[in-house]
Amino acid sequence: MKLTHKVTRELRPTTPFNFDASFHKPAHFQTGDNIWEPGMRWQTFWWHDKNLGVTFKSLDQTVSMEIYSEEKLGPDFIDGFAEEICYRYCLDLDLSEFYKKFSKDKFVGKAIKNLLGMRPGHENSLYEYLIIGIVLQNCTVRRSITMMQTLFEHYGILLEYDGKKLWSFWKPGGLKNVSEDELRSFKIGYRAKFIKRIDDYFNDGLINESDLRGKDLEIQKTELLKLYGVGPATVWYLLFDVFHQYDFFNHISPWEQKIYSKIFSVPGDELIKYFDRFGRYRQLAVHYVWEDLWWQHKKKPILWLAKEVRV
DNA sequence: CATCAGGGCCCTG
DNA sequence: CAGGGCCCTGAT
Repeated sequence: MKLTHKVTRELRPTTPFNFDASFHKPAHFQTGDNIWEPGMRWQTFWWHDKNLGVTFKSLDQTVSMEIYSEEKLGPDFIDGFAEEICYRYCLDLDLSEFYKKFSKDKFVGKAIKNLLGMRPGHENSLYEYLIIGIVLQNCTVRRSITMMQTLFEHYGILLEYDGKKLWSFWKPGGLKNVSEDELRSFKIGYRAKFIKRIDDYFNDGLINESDLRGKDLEIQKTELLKLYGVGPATVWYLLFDVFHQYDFFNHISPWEQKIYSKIFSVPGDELIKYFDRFGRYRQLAVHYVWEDLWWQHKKKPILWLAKEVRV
């Protein structure tokens, strides 16, 4: 699909703002719906029934957003989309209190210094993030990438804009006519059942992302755990990345435990207690340290990390 | 070649 | 609440 219409909007994040660390998370595995280079991000979106190809360009402390579409977009649509972008990337987040409290912390302080102005957040919708969360389960990064790419190639839409070709997610419920067996034929294994059930769940309108955003942590958690295939590991990714909850930390998967344990010099089973010191910013504090580690790794490979992660 | 655990989760007993 | 099974893949 060629996207020929284009509109430009300026986004004004709260300051300080770190473009690269906010629009690119080296800890995430690469998917076919985006490209990043310093100061620039291409990202596809499916939003309100439209396929959009978007570019974000860093302009000092603001961001120039170009939205490419097949048909001309109305002003209300554009406003709504800009608002959504602001939510997903946490562009309005006020980090001053967090910085004030922890910029002198032994571990977090260094990360804050390196990534000053970085936002948490994630580009994908709840439905899309669930698909990613499912393909992450019980396998290594390389396999997750292959599975995600295969799904894009069969059910996604290839968008052509700004000289790039990028995959866009299918709409929630879009797998209605796809059988579990067909999904299985793409070597996603038992996850086929999870994806199928989750897609049905959205298709039946049993969950509403924007309603859920307004609820408190416990309700969100309960609702998310109702989804077939979402357990304790996946739910906290969702709560943090999609629902922007920072004040909780009750589960760390084994592989992450090893890594955190090394960074913070704390035994794996004492980490959750250790993170209490970060109070209501505990997820954010760890996110800073985590991302800092991955940025370091990107600049200069960290051997023990590479070994732990096995790409 | 066979065996096994892995960036979980569901289900059973 | 512990533990087996699940799809595949790569390590051993």
